[in-house]
This record gives sequence, structure tokens and C-alpha cells, in this order.
Amino acid sequence: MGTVSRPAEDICSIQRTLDLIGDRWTLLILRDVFRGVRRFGQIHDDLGIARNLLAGRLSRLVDHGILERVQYQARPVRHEYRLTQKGRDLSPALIALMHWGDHWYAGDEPPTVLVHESCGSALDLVTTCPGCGEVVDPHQIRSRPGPGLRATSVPRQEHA
Amino acid sequence: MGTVSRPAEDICSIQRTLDLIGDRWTLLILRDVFRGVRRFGQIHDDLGIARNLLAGRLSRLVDHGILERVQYQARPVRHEYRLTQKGRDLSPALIALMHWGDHWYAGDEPPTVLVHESCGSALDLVTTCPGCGEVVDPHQIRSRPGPGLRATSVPRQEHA
DNA sequence: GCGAGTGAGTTTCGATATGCAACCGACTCG
DNA sequence: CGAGTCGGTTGCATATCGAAACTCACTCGC
Repeated sequence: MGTVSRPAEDICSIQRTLDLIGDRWTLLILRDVFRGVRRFGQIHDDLGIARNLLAGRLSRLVDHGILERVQYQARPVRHEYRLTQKGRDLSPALIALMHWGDHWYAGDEPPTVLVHESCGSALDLVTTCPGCGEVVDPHQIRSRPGPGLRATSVPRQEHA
Repeated sequence: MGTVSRPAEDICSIQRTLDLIGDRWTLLILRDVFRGVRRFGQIHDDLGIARNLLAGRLSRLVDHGILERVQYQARPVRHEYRLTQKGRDLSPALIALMHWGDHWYAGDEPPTVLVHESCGSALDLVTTCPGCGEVVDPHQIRSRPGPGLRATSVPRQEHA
């Protein structure tokens, strides 16, 4: 029977990603930073996260180049945490999670709407196929081993 | 200074979503199910998750209608876990996380490639603005309170 | 029918992570 | 000077996790 033949971390970038940001707090912290909540105390107040955990998570994010600690005033020396490009690149993931929550838990009344600055309309996140240019339904997605996986027997995988 | 004025759970579907699937294992389990790894033992072998935790996560996902437990044979009664529509709708989030990991940790050699079944080319996930039809850069995204948030003073929020 | 084997959990228990509160150090303001 | 604020760190009780053992239902070979 076509069972999985190798540990998952070899196959999948999802694993690596979740090892880094897949705990209960990190994505919430990043969401705050995206929203402009960038300072230690603000994030703490907003999330209710324990201060020691917040300190740990922030420094881990800084270590991994997802956030950077920037001094924004000198009188009392104060820093804030800003997204790097690497951090900003997580935006699609956050948006996807938000849309899912909106759709399944907020009905037609999303608590927050994302807006395209230049045209003012609400945003959508879609999977587009660069080959045919069409929007892709999850059922039409198949996965196969890519070049980063040394070629051994990974069974055909279904998707959905 | 425009600070946050209310607890985050009121504002954001990301919070609700992460409360449900934002722990270290759940998204990995879902990824397995997406890939066709649907049975208790398979998932356990693949992820190395403790059996008690796997049992707990699976039943929570079933309780919340993300997976369903389906009997697939009767001789020895055996069940497998299948995605519901609600579960399949998480696909964009998983894809976004995977792309991020590919981009930042796999260089140009992603371990797994997603393929559009009908045309065979690798997939992309982009944020498209339904208003102007253009691909949206994260810098151009702003958020504002939506209809699901009873209107009180939520400050202007920046994004990135 | 009997013993071994398998899949899917559940229980137990020590290791780890979390949450809370108190403390600290730099700085500012009255 | 003394109180207040910001951004943490430390200590400790508790909650959660992980590994292994155990249970239970069922099947198979004999």
C-alpha cells in the first residue's frame, strides 16, 4: 500500500516553516507587527502573552531575520520591532488564515477588512496558475517531489 | 499615539483561526491529510507525534468540522480522516506557508512542488485585488475594521 | 479455539514549556 | 529626590508534551 516512506521534514517546507513560527504565539505577534503594533508593551497588552514568552519569541524572530529591532527614539532609548522582507513575505499566510477565519467564523461580517491602498477595494487571495493563468481549485492541485529532495521513492500523493 | 484600544480577539479572525489550528502539530497533521496520509498510524509514523496528542488533535479537528472520520473498510473496522470543505479551505494557508519555507529555506530547490493538474505547471499563490485585478504588494495593504466589529474607536492601522 | 499480530487509541509519568507575579535598570518628569 | 514608565529578566507553580506501556477489538494461521 502506498504509504509514506520517509520522515516528513525531508519532504516539506511546511514543516520547516512551522518549526519556526508554528507555535501558539508567534503568528499572533507577527500579525500585530503587521498591523502596526510594534512595541513590546503594546504587543503584550494586545495579546495578553506573558512577558517572558514575548521577550523570547521576539528575540527568536529577530535571530531568524523575520523581525528587526530598531531604535525609534533616543531620549529614553526605545526600540520597536519591524518586519524584514522575510517577515513581510509571511503576509500571504496571515491573510490566508484570516480569510479562513472570516469565512468560517465571522459569516459575512469580517471583523477586519484588508484594503488595496490604491483602489480601495477589499482584497482576495487566490491561487493562480502561472502556466494557464487561471484560478486553481484545491482539488486540482497535485504535489510531487521537487529538486530539493534527493530522488528516492516517494509515492504518488493525492491532494484533497 | 495610535495605540491598540481593544483586545485582539475582537478584531481579528487570525486569532480565532490560530486558537483552533495554531499549535505545533495541527497544521502538520492537516498537511499530511492533504497529501493523502489519512490514517492514524500513518500520520503518527510520518510526523513522529505522540499518539495521545495525535488522538486529541484529530478528535478536535473532527469536532470542529475540519476533518471527518470515515469508515473505509469493515472487516477490521477501520477509519480514516478526510478533509471536509472547511478543511480543504485551509489549503491556501498551507500553500502560503510552504512557499515561504521554500523561498527562505530551500533556495531554488523546493522539496515539494505543487502542480496544477490540468496544465502541469508549478503553482503560485498571489494576492489579487478583485477591484483592479492587479497583484498586490504587501506594502499596499491597509486594514480597517469590518462590519463584524461593532463600531468603536479602533485606530488607523498600518500594514507593514 | 489459541497464540501472535495489527490498528487505534488511552493511561501513566517524568521532562518541558507556559503563565503569573515580582524584581531590575535606565530613563523622565514634577 | 521620589514616583512613574518602558522593556525586559528571574523564580516558581502549573499545564502541556513525549515516550513507553497498556487496552481493546479484531484478524490470521494453524
